Amino acid sequence: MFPLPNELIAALTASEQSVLMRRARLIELKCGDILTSPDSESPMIYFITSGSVVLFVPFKPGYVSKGLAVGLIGREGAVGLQSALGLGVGSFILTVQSAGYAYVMEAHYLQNLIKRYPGWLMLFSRYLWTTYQGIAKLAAMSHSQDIKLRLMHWLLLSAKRCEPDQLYMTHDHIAKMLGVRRASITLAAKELKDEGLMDYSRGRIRLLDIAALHKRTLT
Amino acid sequence: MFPLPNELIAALTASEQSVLMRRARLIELKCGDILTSPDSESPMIYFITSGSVVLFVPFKPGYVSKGLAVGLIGREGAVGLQSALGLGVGSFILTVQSAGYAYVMEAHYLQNLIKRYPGWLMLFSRYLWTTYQGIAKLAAMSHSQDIKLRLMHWLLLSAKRCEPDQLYMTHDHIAKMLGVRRASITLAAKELKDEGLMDYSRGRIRLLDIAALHKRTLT
DNA sequence: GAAAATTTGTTCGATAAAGTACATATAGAG
DNA sequence: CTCTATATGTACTTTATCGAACAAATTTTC
Repeated sequence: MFPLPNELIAALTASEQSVLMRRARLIELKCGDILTSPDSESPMIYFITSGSVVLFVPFKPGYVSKGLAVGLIGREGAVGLQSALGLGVGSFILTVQSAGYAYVMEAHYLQNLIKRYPGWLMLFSRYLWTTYQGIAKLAAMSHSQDIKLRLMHWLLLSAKRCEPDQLYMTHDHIAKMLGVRRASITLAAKELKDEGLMDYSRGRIRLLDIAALHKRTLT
Repeated sequence: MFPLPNELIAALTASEQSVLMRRARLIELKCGDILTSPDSESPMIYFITSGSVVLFVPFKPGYVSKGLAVGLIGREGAVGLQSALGLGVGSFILTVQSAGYAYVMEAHYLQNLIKRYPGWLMLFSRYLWTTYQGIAKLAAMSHSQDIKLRLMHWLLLSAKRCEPDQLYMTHDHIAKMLGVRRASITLAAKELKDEGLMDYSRGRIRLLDIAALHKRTLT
């Protein structure tokens, strides 16, 4: 019906999709964009179709430059769904990690539709729970003292949401996501490069052996 | 209608409550009990009325002794709700931190009721989102290098769910929750004791200045 | 009341990461 | 083709935590 690579939307019936899309706009997500507006009058919901968006928790409220990434959303999901439940964005900052596209609509619109289609709430709640699990896992991971391990994990998370092996992010960006020094990332990345698991240069990363990376992060 | 200190249940109408409670059993939660049964045939849902339950993520799947606590549920909530959405428990281990009571019922029963009362799903989804936020915050906190700060935070979290200033847990237990050495907790706790913020002895903890603790964890 | 179990106090060297700083390399703009 | 901005390489000191061990204190058990 529509060109709809978003997986949540794809789970709806064709007629439901057309209702949902009636008020949706396709927008471009540029790397570094901040989707959050904590006190927005008209909160928005983004169904990601490509690229990825980071759930970032600042260590001090509102303080953007230091914090921890607790989740990464791609075409399998959406951000801002809680505002369709009548809730605020909370303490998250949502930033675009990889450029892409998203269907965006006003939370109010979806909030009303949910009343009409009870099944949607079930769909969204299930999705909420899976990301919930993801956050918990990432939290446990983040507590590991081994930055190299965490780097691998983040690369794999990111890769899953883009071309399978090409990533565009700098050491500095990764460092902010993991809440560590840029120098630590450079160090860990260099080791992975020497081991032949990845290659990189000025913000362009290639994963050379995804299977091996998976294996080592499972430990 | 019932003696129902659980806040989720309290949010339902009296008639809804009586339907829900028809299949609920009041059980005792003993400190250390493990509520999880990952592959259970008949998953259960626990509405906590007193005491507290920890959401614990083991560093290695199934490996109970080392991990990280990512959430703490008390009478404001429930655990196992996701199984009313038809989902598994995932990688969490649910253990009782403070003894108390809970209403427990089979997930199937609630799952069927949700179809009949669509409003419940909204209630539960909202609750899910708030704990979601809590987990994210705890994750960010857990990444801090300052164990003393994390100790204060955990004590406050725990205190909110019990008598306001009396807690029953050993340094060893706290250490497991925060994923650090027991010795580190003893050290941090002693400092807090010296500063007059708390007192403790063999598993009995008293918070002497909750306001000051709050102030210092906000930093 | 003596023995066992549990909880807390304390120490030591090893290690990983923090913070900070500066040098080098590469891409893009003019 | 040079200049400038950005990205990566590397070094050094300081600090907090880890892992492991053992001592001391208090409660429980018999």
